[in-house]
Amino acid sequence: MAVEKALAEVDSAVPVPKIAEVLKALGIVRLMPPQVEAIKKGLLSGNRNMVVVAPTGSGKSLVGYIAILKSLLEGLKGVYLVPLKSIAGEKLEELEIVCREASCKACITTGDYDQPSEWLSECDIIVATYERFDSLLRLKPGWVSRIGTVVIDEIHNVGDPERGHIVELIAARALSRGFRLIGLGATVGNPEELADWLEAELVYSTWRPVKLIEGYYSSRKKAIVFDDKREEAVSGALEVHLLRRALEENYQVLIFRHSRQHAEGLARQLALTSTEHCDDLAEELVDLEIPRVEVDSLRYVVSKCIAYHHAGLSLAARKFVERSFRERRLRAVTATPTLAAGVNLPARRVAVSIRRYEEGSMKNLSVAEYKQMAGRAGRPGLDPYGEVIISDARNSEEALRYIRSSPEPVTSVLRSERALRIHVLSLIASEEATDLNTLENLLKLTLAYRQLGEHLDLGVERALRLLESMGMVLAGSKLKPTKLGRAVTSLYVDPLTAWTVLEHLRERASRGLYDIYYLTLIALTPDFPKVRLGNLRSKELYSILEVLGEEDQVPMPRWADEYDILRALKVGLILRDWIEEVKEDTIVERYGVGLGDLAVIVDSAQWLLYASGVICGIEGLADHASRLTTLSRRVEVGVREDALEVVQVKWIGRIRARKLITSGIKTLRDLANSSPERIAEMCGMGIRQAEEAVKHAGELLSKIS
DNA sequence: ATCGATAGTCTCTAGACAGCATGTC
DNA sequence: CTAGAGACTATCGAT
Repeated sequence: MAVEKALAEVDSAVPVPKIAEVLKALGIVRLMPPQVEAIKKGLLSGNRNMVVVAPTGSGKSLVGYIAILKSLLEGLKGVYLVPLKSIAGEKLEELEIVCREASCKACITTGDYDQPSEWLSECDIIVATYERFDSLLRLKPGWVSRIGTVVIDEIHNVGDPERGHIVELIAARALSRGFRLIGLGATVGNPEELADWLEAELVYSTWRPVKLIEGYYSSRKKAIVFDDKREEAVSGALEVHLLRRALEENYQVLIFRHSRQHAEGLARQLALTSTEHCDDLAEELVDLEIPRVEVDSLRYVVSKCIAYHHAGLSLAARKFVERSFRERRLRAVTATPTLAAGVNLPARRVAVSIRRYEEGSMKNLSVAEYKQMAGRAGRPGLDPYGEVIISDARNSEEALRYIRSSPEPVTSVLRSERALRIHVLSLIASEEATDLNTLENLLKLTLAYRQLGEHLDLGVERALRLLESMGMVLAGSKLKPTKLGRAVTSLYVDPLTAWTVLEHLRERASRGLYDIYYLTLIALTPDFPKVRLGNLRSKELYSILEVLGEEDQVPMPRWADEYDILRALKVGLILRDWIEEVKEDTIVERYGVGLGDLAVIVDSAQWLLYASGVICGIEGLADHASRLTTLSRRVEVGVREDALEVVQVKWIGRIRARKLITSGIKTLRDLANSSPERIAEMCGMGIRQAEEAVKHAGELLSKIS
């Protein structure tokens, strides 16, 4: 089954001259084996769906691009779906290059770009995250009917416990609407089942552009044992050895750890032994807009050409590490799995730890997770081969199990209560399912139905009853959404989120409630990301909770366990500090969260406060609605209420807004009537910016009146 | 009484999508 | 069921 053929010339392999021309203009002379096989199996000659399962770097994306080009020739749009916003950015760049040759227009849409959905009507190719496209399908913009091909990249994500169900429903809708589906994925245990589900031709390949040599560290032998029988003696700690070899032989290493603390600790340890110097790189760190707290701790390791990378870091710091590594200035990076899932960042050597703490004890990684990280080894076209080293295998059998066996089969996660209530509501609200029959027919196209059969019906029925009791669906002979149901769907929140908010606010007057009540409430919602209690001692939090809970200043639903409430309270306190204009550094220190975490908390809170405001508005809770909307705006920028006006102005953020207000500039009018020189001095910014700010304040002012 | 080194004990653990209306510091 | 680093604490001894 494996493809092991020579690379094929574009001209002979691509039967559509126009597409062959585009590929050649892109500088592609030869096609890789999975691409050749995809074409042989009808990528360009038919319209059958296709699933391509192959290792990273084997050219899967191009198979997707080719399918999209074919749709464009037929006058239809192409959609390219990815799991992460960062990957979406990467794909857009590639597709823009394709479009330069094929004269088409490529667009990106994710949560933080955003244009009205009709704007996408002019685009030939749309790159989006799964969730974004799911959201668009619910809104049913007119251009949906002009979609020809939907490419689902990283389709093995259907098995992801958190987000897999989104992929599943997108696929089911594509099947029902007759879009051509192209699924691209890493090796999984059940490729045939995936292909069957998607009524697709299967292209299965083990071909890689760079040879991958897998191995493990044996502490008994004090050596790395490679799959090709080679052994490499290790003196001292494995990681130190890896760094030394990398420096000697002039390549880069990537070391995966499963906690941020371990990644950072290891980086510091390596920095102590590193003989390289990157002082100029460490200096650049200061110039970039990387927060001071991070610069303080990154500076030393970076000066030794080492860095760490995890999601607790600010976006700026992460980008810095990624860029420096790609430019080969850093010699070693220690990272948590973010780096394996995110943007393409390969290294000659990769070390992987196969154990992590999960739900109370140490667990072994799945083979799929290991392979994901292993896939980062070897830079196509640059390295002769890549090497992966399992760093903490107990014995050779355990290591070989990871090296030899193929990844686990993917299984549907749609049966979960949460997934079912979300999708049952969204199908009804978008009027894709108007009665039980059409609903069931749609769900029959899911992987869940394939794997569970009739068992799924039970869950669906339960979801329907729940939605009915929450007042989101009218379930008679026809299934109809209520106004609330429609709003919940278009706001893209879990029905339970809306219900939780309403349940707490319906009976309470907004007058007696403190901000902390709302802020904690949205953190209790299933849509809010889980925050760790971290170094904030539970005891400490608990005593705060006792005081606040007593006075009904904090929601304490009976269904939530104490741990959840404490977590929500922590979020509430962080957010309150944030909107009381406490400095970021202080918050980071006080609550033991990273800047990246703070950004996630702020972003999620802002979204959910907004959504809650809209929902309260619909349910006639006007007072709550206006409080929530105000809070959403305050959380977005992190200011007290009196600063909301001036903070709208360009170049004025939370810090400068406060400076202005304490100096008596309290409104847009005050600002518009001030001299730029004075503003510049007050805020400590350049005269240029101050001029623009004053001008902008004037513009905003005239817009209001 | 105070400080400090040392050894034993306790604590803690990855990631990241979504709405809306406009232009970051 | 499986780990390991760093913070924290108890203990003891030197000044």
